[in-house]
Amino acid sequence: MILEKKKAFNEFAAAKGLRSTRQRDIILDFFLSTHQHVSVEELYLKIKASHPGIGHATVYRTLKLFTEAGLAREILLHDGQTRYEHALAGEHHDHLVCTGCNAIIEFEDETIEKLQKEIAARHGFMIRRHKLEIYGLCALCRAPR
Amino acid sequence: MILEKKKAFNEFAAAKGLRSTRQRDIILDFFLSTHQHVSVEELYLKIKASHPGIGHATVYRTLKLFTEAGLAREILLHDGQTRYEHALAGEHHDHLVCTGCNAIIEFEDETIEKLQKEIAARHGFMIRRHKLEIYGLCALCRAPR
DNA sequence: CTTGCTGCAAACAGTTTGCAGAACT
DNA sequence: AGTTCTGCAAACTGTTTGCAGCAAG
Repeated sequence: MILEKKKAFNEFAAAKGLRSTRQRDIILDFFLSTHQHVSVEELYLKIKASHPGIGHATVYRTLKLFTEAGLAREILLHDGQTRYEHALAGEHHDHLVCTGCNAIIEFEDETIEKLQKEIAARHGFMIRRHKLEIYGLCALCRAPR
Repeated sequence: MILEKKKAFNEFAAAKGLRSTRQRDIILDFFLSTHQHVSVEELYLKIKASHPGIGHATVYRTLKLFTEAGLAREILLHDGQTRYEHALAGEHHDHLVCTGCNAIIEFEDETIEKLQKEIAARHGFMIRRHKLEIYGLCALCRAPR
């Protein structure tokens, strides 16, 4: 699955005439080995620890590329930072975001997806992507110990 | 309905011991008379036209207050600006966002809301708020004339 | 050797904050 | 009078951009 993504990126790069560089490999490795929903800063710091030379801008630029290539997806929560999550063609999930501890729980619901399609159809709208975020308190944060 | 909101804000202000000021009245009037999904900048400029003295910061601060008071709601789209929409207790709707012309179509779907509650319950999660945004092309943008 | 990519620093955009004076109560 | 609120400008944060040098093809 990590290999799939690397392959996907190589194909994208080839198609776009992009070069293969040390930095892009490193960033891709770190991104893939990372938990979901990394912010750019988090990823940058992680990489910097073992590859001090790396620049802020490169991480930003590269994550944009990954997004274009379809293996990452931008998510905007309410914390002022852009985060990226892993994306795999076709797959999709939504988020329960705990405002207490910032935990992010993923879920999928086929029926909701279907309803969205119906709504879009009703408005003559062509869906490209969508996002559903539910904010609240997770089980742990609800029950103060 | 505009009166309701004004009343709601007055109650909130009273409860919090906030003062009633000219600026807050003005900003509330403009906010209420505005189309949905104003960005702070848009609102600021609109107000500035007839009330040149008004400050950027005041608009920001006041919109935060409205949000706390429950009559506005922050929405984050993918354009780097925080927008505010009107909120009325209990009422909720979601958005179809056209990436072609930036139109925003609102919709409501009870079944989706119900499914969300079920999902949350399944995870022991207490919903506070949620947001569903569907990005794509609206009918007009799909059909290049 | 040509061109794209990187790192740095500076630029930017949106938002927040500190503070002195103005305005409520 | 006491305190909150405002306007301004400066500070901040996250992100983007310009550019000289580096590196991939």
